[in-house]
Parts: sequence; structure tokens; C-alpha cells
Amino acid sequence: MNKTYDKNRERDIYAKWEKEGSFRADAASGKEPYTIVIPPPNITAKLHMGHAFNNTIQDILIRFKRMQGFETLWMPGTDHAAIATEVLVIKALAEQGMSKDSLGRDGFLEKLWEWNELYGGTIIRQLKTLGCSCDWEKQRFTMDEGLSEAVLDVFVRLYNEGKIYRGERLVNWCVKCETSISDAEVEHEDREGNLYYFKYPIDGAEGEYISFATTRPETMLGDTAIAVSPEDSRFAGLAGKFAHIPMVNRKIPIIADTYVDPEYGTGAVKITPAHDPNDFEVGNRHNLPRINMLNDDGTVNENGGAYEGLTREAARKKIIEEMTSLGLYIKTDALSHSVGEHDRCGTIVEPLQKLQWFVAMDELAKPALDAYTSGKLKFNRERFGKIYTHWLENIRDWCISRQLWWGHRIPAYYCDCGHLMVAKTAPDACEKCGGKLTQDPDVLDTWFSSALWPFATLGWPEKTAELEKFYPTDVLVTDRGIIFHWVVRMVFMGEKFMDKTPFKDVIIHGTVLDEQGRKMSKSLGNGIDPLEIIEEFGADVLRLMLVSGNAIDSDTRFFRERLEPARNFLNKLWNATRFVLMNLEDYTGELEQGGTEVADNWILSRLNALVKDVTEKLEAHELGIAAQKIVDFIWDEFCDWYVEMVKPRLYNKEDSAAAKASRFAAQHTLWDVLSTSVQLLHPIAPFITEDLFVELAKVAGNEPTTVMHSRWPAHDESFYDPAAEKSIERVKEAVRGIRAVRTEKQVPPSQKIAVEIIPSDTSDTFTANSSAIALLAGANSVTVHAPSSPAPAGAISIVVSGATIYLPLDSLIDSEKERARLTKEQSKLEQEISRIDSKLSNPGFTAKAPPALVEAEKEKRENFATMLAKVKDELLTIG
RNA sequence: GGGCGCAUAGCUCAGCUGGGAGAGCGCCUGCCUUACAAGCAGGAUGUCGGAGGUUCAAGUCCUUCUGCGCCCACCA
Repeated sequence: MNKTYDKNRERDIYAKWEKEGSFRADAASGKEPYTIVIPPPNITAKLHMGHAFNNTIQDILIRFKRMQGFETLWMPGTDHAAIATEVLVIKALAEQGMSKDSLGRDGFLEKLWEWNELYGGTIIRQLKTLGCSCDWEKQRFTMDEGLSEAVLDVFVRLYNEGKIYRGERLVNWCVKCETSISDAEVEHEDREGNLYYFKYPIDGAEGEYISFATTRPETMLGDTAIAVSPEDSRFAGLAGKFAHIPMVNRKIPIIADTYVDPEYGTGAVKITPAHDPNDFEVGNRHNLPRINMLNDDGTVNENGGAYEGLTREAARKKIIEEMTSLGLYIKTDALSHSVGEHDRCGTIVEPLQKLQWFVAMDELAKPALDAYTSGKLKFNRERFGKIYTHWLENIRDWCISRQLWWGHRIPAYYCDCGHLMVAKTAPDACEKCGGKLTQDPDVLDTWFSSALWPFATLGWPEKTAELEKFYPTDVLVTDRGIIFHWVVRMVFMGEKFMDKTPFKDVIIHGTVLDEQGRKMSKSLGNGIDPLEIIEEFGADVLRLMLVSGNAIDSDTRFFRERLEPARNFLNKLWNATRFVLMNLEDYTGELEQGGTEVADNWILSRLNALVKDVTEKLEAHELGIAAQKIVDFIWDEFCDWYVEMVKPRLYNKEDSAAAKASRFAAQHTLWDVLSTSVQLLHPIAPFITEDLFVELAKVAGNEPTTVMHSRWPAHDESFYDPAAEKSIERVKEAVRGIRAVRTEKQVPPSQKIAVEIIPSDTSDTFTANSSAIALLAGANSVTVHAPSSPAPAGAISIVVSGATIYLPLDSLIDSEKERARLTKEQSKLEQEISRIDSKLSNPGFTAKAPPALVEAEKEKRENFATMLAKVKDELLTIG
């Protein structure tokens, strides 16, 4: 084996897995299923850190469950991302002098399919680089034949049930993309703006005015009323009169409506039913006309009179000027208020009255709410469940039509006679008059198809074996940004069409931020390309880093420096394996047996505790803690202690039966513990563990195999050995004590010293481990005396649990310093004892604390007291 | 306007259902000890944001304040 791991092995290992069909999920399998559907990345995307994190989590869970013996399916695929892709392609075409209009609908769509061919596979290839064990043979696309079939089916069924309807409503309109968008696609930003105060003349009352305030003066062109509060005495008598809008020379009624807050502004509100949701409602109550004064591109239309053709901004400016010149402008106050922007392009969204398609949410939302409240659906943190519930409780009908070409075209057909037909396949003629039909030009919101993802990818509406076996899925892993867009919608569609919640657990993970804690974004240019990181460090390192040292739900900053500890650890593991393999070359015993000596029993006890811990943490989706436990065990307990302790046994090549037995026991324990640890690490660092596992398996004389499908270790409580653990803890404490003194006395490692130990009880801890202590502490001899032997003269004494240790370092003894060291030790022990005493003397503690805890405190006190007595003895000896 | 998250060692962060403050990095000292210098050994470092409260016991639970960050929302 090389001295360092070669990250370039990753490609070959992945190829091997793919070739062997290791990721394949079999619907005919008798094994219990475990399913995750991938959040389908957009075909506009290439892998970014967020994807790397998201998919690492999924792959860890899938690999864990696969090893546990589940029939695991990780369903992959991509999303057509209607508006996002369309915008991108339009931009690319523009550079070649082409446009949507010049190409026509069919020509344009051809370009989009070409785009999908070219770029749709990019991120899939990148996911493979990351190590994702998806069943690629099942890969789907939101616009493939099957998904499209599902989309049509759902649309028609919901339409026939009256849950999809077409209506004239105020929708969020993006004047740049010239399409409607849903509530979930509007981002509200607080902006510094102005509150403008104006007045309109009262009709037929010379010199009388009604003043009002607005943040959007341009909408005055569409005003159809002025509203005041019914209880506002200031306006008593005005209701029923008319005000006059000079710009368009229109008389509008002054109405009374409880919507108006008399405390705000001037107490009077201009009403623009066609451009404001509140005003829309008010308008409905008072039968006000709705005057749409904007074109689809946001410019003023013919209803704006002289303002026709101006942009929103220009119209605003000109209106203020005109009102000023008419003496109707009062003042402007600065006002910070929230503005809705289109999440794709940042353009300020305009509420516009449009004929659009909607999904009625009332009935659909309820089962989705119930799924959460009944516990069928769980979020990894309660707060995400609250966000989910809050949205559903306040949900409004979902606007699903988009004025785009890239997407599932709405299966609605219009006849000149006014008849409307909705059908999965285009009807030949109007069923009423036999006339020619025209299909609705619009497409569906991209989330309409992704809402069906968990069951449509499994073959729905066909009753496939896959659907039967793998639905409902188990876990959904995503970030909090798309709870509304996606999670909510998958749940209500799943409830509606499958009658089952699409997944049991939703894991919402944090965002990967840059090193300053900002979101990575194109505009900031602070993104870090995961592929470059993988190129430099390997996917294992990136994966380990991403899940280490962070709670899964909290945001995590990406530092290149954080990669090094991950890399260093994997290198450590690599070298530990190298060491074990080197020392197993002459091994001829059986690898299936357990250890026999204290150290062996200790590490096996620790290993079994680790297996239990890691399994529980992975089950609980606490990946960071699981990773940390594995790393700590391998590095600290296994490498730094067990491997070091066992070296004398390995290096003793005596031919005696005892020496051989001891060596073999160490060898097979090394092999066993390391192999198991490698398995535990596999879900997190799949590549390196594959190589290591295979190498270790060869030693056992096993056929070359794969760790991927090896059986997840089961913890075995019969290996728990509290006595061995206590014993080794004492050895560690002794060794650390000796090392500390050596460092303090500047004894170089090359200088071996004689160590004498006087145990305080009859346990054989120190005799049993004397050769290990010798190696670990740099001793040329370790002599263990009988418990109450006299202390050797001229030695430095170290008091530890279970013994006093003497280092005969005559020449190095400085009694002043010794006294200082022992005094420090004494006061430390006294502090501990007094802390425990104050606890034990507290009647509340002894009465109410768990008895086991009280006992443990007593035991500790006893140990400290023994040590303190020894330290005092030593101090007396020094004099 | 409503809701949520974070505040722990110089830096980045772990600390689950309350029971002797942790890791990595950085820093200091000594080591090329034949698995690993991407390493080994030893060491220093914290009124766990402030203030109250509950409890025998609070980094952990409650209240409140401060400072960051995020989400939701149709206040002209």
C-alpha cells in the first residue's frame, strides 16, 4: 500500500460499483424497502455546495440503510425548471441573434430539448463524482413521457372535480418575464420608499379637497374610489360625494369601508381595484369598476390617457409633477415598506387582474395539515413543522398557469363558440358545435410536476411493481427554502392521489455559507465549486467535512481550512490500515475469534458501544455526531491507545505458545475492530472505505467483495466489559502521568527509564499491562510491587487512580519543584473533594438526585481521598 | 406587523430528553519513536451575550433585555 491514499481511486471505484449494479433497487426483492427521492436538480444547474451537502446527506442515509439490509432505492432525476430554464435559453439564443418570436413555439421548444440534452446530464455526472449511489437506471425527468402523462392525468382529474378552475383574479405578475407567478415565487424585501400625500378636488364643491397618501402614485390612473372609515367624523358627509382625478378626468365616488384605518395617513385611501389585492376586495364590496392601467410589460396602457406608453417609474414621476403643478401635491414622507419581487429575476411584482388557472386549495390542504398534526409526517425540527402548518393554514389558491412555452402545456381547448374542453388528449373538435379547437397557450407552474415526483417517478398512474414496493418513501432531504414550493405540494398531491403521505420524515438541512457567513451566490461571486474541491481533496474529504462539526439543521460556513482535518483523518485511517495489514502478514490464526487480553476486551467493549451509538445517531439523522464518534474512536481510542498498546505483543516473535496466542489475539482484534470501524465510516466516506474493506477482507481469506453490501455491524452487549474499561482507564492515566513528568523533566524519548509501580489494591491491572506501559511511557523496565511495599528512595512519585508510580530519576529531582508539583496536585484533589462534599452534604441532593448518581459521587470521593492521602504521604517524604 | 434561529476557548463550531465545560484549527514545549510530520507526546486558554426566575442541581428549562441572521405578511 502507498503511504497516502490516492483520491484518483474514486473514479475507478465508482465505475466498479456501477458495473456491478450495486445501486440497483429491485422491486421484486423480499427485503423491506427504504426509499428516498432526490430533490430533482434543475437542468440549468451544475453542482454547487448546497447540492453537495444535500446529496451527501441522502447518500449517507441510503448507504447506511442498504448495509442494514433494506432494499434501498434512491430515485434520481432532473427538473425542467420551466421559467428558470426558459430565461436562460432566451439569453443564450439572444447572443446568437435569435429570439422566441423568431423561432416560433416549436422551434423554441426544439432548442430547449437540445439544451436539456446538453446540460441536463451535467449535474448527474457530478453527483456520481460525489459518490451518490442512486439507481441511475431509474432516472427520471419532469418532462419525460411518464411524468407528462401523470401531470395530464392529475390536471384532468382535479379539473373534473372542480379543484382546478380558470378565473379572473388578481395575480402576481412579473412585467419582465411577462408571466404570472405564484405566491411562493414572490419574495418580499423591505425597501426605502416614499409615502406621497396628495389631494383630489371634491366634485361640485369649489375649494374642497380630500387628501390621501400612497406609495404608488402611478396607480392613481386606475383609481375608482376614495375610501374613508365609516366612523371617521372628519369625513362625515363626504361619503356619497365624488372626487375628481385630474390626470384622466374621472369622477370617483367617496365610499365608507371598514378596511380603512383612520389612524393611518390622512384617514382616506385611494382605491385601485385592478392593482391592489385589498382594493380588489373593497371594489368587490362596492361594485367598483376595475380599471387595468398597465400593459403586460409594465407600461401604462390606453386607460392611462396621456400617460400611455410610459414605464411605471416614468409615469410616477410625471404624475407627481402634474399634481404639483395643479397644487394637489402635499408632501412626501420617507417610508420603509416591503416590496414584492420575482424570485427568479428580482423585478418588482405587479398585482394584475388576469384570466388564469388555479388549484383550489381548501380541500387539498386539509389532509396535508392532518398528516403533520397526526404525526404521519415529521420534520427533523419542530420549528419547520410550524412553518409548514402556518403556510397551509393561510394558503390561498395556487395560480398554476404560466405564460411560458417550456413546460407541460395546459390540456385545455377553447372553441370559438365559447366552449371549453379539458382532456388528456387533444379532442378533434368542439363537443358542442363541432368547431375547431385551440389549445391554451400556457404551461403549468414547474412545481406542478415536481409535486407528483414521489409517486410519478415510480410509474404512477400505472400500478407498477416499483410504486407498490417503494411508495410511500421514507425520508425527504431538502433545504428550508422550498418547504412551500415543494414539500407542501408533494404532501397534498400524495394524500390526494395515493391516499398516503409521500414520506415519513422530512430533514431540513442548513445552508452552506461562505467564510464570512453570507449565502453563496452568483452575484457575489463567492461560490465555491465542489468539483474543484473534489479534484483537489477527493469526494470523501468533502463529504466528511460537510457533515462534521455541525448540527444538520444549522447553517455552516465553508472554509478550505476545514477540509484539512477531514483529509488528515482519512489519511490516518489509511495508515492505520497499512499498519494492521503489515502486522497481519504472518498471521495464521482465526480471524473470527474475539480478543483475550484486557486491552483486547477493552477495545472490543468500546467498539460495541460505538456501534450502538453510531447506529442510533444515524437512525436519528444526527450525522455530525455519528461522524464525530467514529473519528474519535478510530483516532483516539484505536490508533493512539490500542494500536500502541498492542505493539509489544505484535513484535514479540517468540515461538512460545503464550507469545503466539497473545500475538494472534492482538492481530485478530486489530483486524476485527478496524474492519468494523471501516464499515461504520462507509456511508460517510464511501470510496476509501471500499478499498480498505476489500484489503482487510483479503487477509481473512475472503473473496474480494464490497463494503457497500456488507452487513452493518450489530452491537453485541456480551462484549461490554466494564472491568476491562476501568482497568485500561487506569493504564492510560498512569501512562499520561509518566509522560507528563517526562516532558516536565525534559527526558528525551530516546532515554528509557525504569518505572516502579505500587498499586493500591490487588487488581492485576498494572502487571497485566506492564509491557504496554513500558512501550507507551518509554520505560526500559516496569516493576509492579506488592500493594503496600515501601516507596523506593530518590524517586519522583506520581499519584494516579489505583497506584503510586515512582520514576527513579535521582539526578533530575529538584525537591522544590517536586513539592510545588505535589502541592498543586494536592489542592486540585482537595477542590474536587470539597465540591463533592458540598453536594453530598446537601440533603436536597441526596434525597432527590437519582441514587446511581449519588453512589457515583461517593465512589469518586473515595478515589480522590485515597489519592489525596498518597500525595500527602509523598509530600511528607520530601520533607 | 407576526414568527423563528443564533450568541460557548483567539477562530469555526459540537454539546440529544437539566447531574463534574468539549472538538478541530491556531498558539507554546519537546520529538523524523521502523503505520502516519496530513504525524506523536505534553501544555495554556472560557463569570457558556446581559439580567431575573424554576430546581437539590441550569450552557441545557421559563421570563426579559441586547446584538446578529432568516422566514412569513394584501397596512394605504
